[in-house]
Parts: sequence; structure tokens; C-alpha cells
Amino acid sequence: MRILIVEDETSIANFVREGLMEEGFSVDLADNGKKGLQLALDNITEYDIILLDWMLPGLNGIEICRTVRKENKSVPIIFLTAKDTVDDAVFGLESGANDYIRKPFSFEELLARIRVLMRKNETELLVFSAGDIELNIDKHTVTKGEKPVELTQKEFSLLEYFLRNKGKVCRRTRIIEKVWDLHFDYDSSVIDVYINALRKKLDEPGKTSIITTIRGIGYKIESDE
Amino acid sequence: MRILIVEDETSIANFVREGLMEEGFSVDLADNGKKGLQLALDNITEYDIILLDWMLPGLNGIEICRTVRKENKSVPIIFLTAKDTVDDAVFGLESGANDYIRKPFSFEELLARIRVLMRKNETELLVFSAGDIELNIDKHTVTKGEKPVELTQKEFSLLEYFLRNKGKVCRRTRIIEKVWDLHFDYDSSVIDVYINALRKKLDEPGKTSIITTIRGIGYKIESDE
DNA sequence: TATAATTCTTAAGCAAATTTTAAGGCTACT
DNA sequence: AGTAGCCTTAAAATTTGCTTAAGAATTATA
Repeated sequence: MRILIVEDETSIANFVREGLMEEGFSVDLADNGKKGLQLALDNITEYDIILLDWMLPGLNGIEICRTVRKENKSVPIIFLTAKDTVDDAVFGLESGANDYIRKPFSFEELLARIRVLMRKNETELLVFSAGDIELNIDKHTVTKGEKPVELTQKEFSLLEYFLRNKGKVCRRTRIIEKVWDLHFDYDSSVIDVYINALRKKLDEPGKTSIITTIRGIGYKIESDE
Repeated sequence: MRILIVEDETSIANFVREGLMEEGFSVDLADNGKKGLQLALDNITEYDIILLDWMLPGLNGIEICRTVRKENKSVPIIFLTAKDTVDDAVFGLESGANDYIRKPFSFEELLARIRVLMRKNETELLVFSAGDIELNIDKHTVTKGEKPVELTQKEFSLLEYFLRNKGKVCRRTRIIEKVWDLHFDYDSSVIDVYINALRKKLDEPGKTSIITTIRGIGYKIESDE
């Protein structure tokens, strides 16, 4: 799930980004209207949601919203506005936004509204497993046959990604994009290193690895039939 | 738990009533706005939740909502709306509702939202504990194995937050938001300082801390299995 | 009201863990 | 056999958290 934030106040922008990243979203940031519009238009099909500040240097939120709407009808847009009369909000909605939220807002509320718009509202899966391995998002734990396994943050995200896509091929480019949040072509051996780390922690010596290599493509964790 | 449904479409009304009754709620039904408002006002303190249709013959949902809000501030109200632009929902919230749900909705989702709103009204837990540590909201005291522990206000709130989320990860962003009420300050080191203080007061030298650090994410207090 | 005490926040140095880079060896495929 | 892609390892770079101490801010006390 990828989110674009267009917000010039860096304190707010960073806070929101941090929070959303902790929740597992990948986040792009633009600190002015022009950049924001550019990003939005360039990656219009990529974003699952756009958070738009109302007042922006250069190009204001409404104009961005209108322009985006001309290109793509469906991406949900939420206005972040400091103005406090309802009329403004209505104006924002008329320009094609889906929701708005007034500053200062609580992160929780923002998240709730995002979830509503993403229809992600249905209680999210919090436990993933494959074989005797279990990953719990809420507790942030991984166990292998009852025994806890200590994973670093990146190891955890990578395993989570595999388990969310259990049975499916996970392409290297996708992995880099989803787990490392890098969206341009990037050839690096980080993945290899982390696959190695995961295997060391999760596999039993002698047995075949829980993570299958698919040469030239990526990796896969088999679903237990 | 008593719920009032104000809804003119009998098929929906019955569907929801059946479902809620099976879940153990007692349900009152009104099939038009006037009856609905009457019931709501007559039994204002009785209802734990009100489900309000948006478009109603006679008196519409918003008006009912506004009137009810004038009499009683706290009864949770959920709008059921067939309109499909979000600005309607926003208006609904503006008029004092707590949540809204769009038709067609799954019963499951409705139930989930009801539970969320009711949880806020539930008689609150007043004592939290983990291991030999006990925190009493009412008395505003903390003890470690019978012995009192003196905590400052912030230390107390932080510990309270951990204990309310015993067993789950507490992400830094959430902590800053819930305990410090800061919405735009994600990289503050206050947390570290207070973690340090809590550990000094609660941990036993030599033993592992009651508060586990989850690098890159936050902290956690393990639930005593 | 002034002063003292306590509590809260900021900042900085340090330590440690994580992440990335890089390089050489290995393996499967053509 | 050659080669591209993958594995493994180790060291460099970076991030993150811990600990302190000092200055602000708040609260209590004289």
C-alpha cells in the first residue's frame, strides 16, 4: 500500500510518514504543490491514497486535486486542512476529494479514515504462518514451533512480505519496492544477504529451505497444501 | 445492552435486528423519523447505541441526530447511509454522529463498529498488572510486589499505556501521540529518557528489563503467560 | 509573591545493533 | 566450459537507542 503525502510543514509530514511507515505503508513525500502534482501524475496508478495539504506554496491543494481527478477517477484523496469552517471542507470535497481532516488531528483518526477509504476496514489479518513458522503483527513476534525467533526489522518485514504472499512468487523488484521502499531500478545484493539471514534463523540444517529460490525471478514460500 | 434502530426499509431493519438480537442485544425499532426521535428522547439514558438511517420519511436522520445531541451528549450514534459520496458522511459526523456506514454493509462490519463505540462506554478496567507490578488507575498508585513505587505523572501514563497494551508492540509514534499528546513530533528523545526512568524504578538489577526494546519499532511489556 | 523543589524536555556523547556494500566462491543453466 | 545469478562472509557505514546532565517549566512551599 503506497501513500503520497503533499505537505509543506515538515514536522507534520514527517510525523505522518513515520506513523504510516510503522503501519506498513510505503510513503512518498512532496513538500510543495508542484512536486506533489508531478509525483501524483507520474505514479497515478501506484498510489492507494493521497494526503493533500490545503494550503501549499506554489500550487494549492484544490488545484492539485482537480488536476489529479481529470487523470484518474478513483484514487482516494484526503485533505489535511488547517482552516476551520465547514464550508472550506465542502469546497474541498466538491473539488473531488473523498474526505478531509482538520489539523491538528490525531494519527489514529487519520489512520481510521485511511482504512475506511481503502476498505481495509475489515479486520486485518494479524497472524501469518507457513509450516511451523508463525508471525504475529500485533505482538511483533515470530515463532518456529513454539520457540521464539529473534528477527531484525528488515528480516521481519521481509518474512512478513513472503507470508502475505504465501504460495506466490515474490519478484526481486517487488521485494525491493515493498520491503525496502525503493521504487527505481536498483541492483543490490541486500536481498541475498537478508534471504541468507532468514534461512539461517528459520531453516533446519539438512532439510530444504522454507524459502525457495526461483532463479532469475525471485523467491517463494510454499503454502502448506 | 440496548440498541435503537431508526430505519424505514423493513428488510434492512429486520436483518439488522435479528442479527443484533442473536448477539444478545435488546433492540427497539422505529420505521420513521418521528417515532425514532420520540423513542430516543423518551429513553435517552437507556440506549447504549443508536443506528440512524440517513434518509427517512418525515424527519431525516441528521435532524434527529442534532436534536438527540442537544439532550444527551454521550450516546453513540452510527449513521446508515445509502448515499455514496463521502461528503454526506462528513456532514453526518459534523452533525454529531460518531460513525457512519454505507449501505450495503456487512453485518460483521456493523457489529465491529458497534463494538468499538461501546468499548468506550464500558466500565473501565481500573487495575492493570504485569508480573509483580500493579498499576491502579483509581488510586493512582503503582506497586511492585506490595511495595509502593513512586512515579511521576508522565512515568505513570507511560506505564499505563504499556500495561493497557500488554503483550503488544507499542510503536514510538503511538506512544508520543497517546502519552505526550504530540501529533507532530516523531523524533523526540523524550521516550528514551522516560523508558530509562521507568526501568530504573521497576527493574531489578541483573535481571532483564520488564520493558523490552524492539529496535526500530518501539517497546513492549510481555504478558505473563 | 518569592523561592525551592520537582518534573519535564532537550541535547550530546557513546555503545551497540542493524543495514548496506563489496568481493570471492559456488551453482545451475545454456 | 562459460556465464549470469545466487550464496556467503566480513567489514564499513549508518541508524537507533541508552545514558547523562543541564536548562525550562511547572508545582509546591515558605
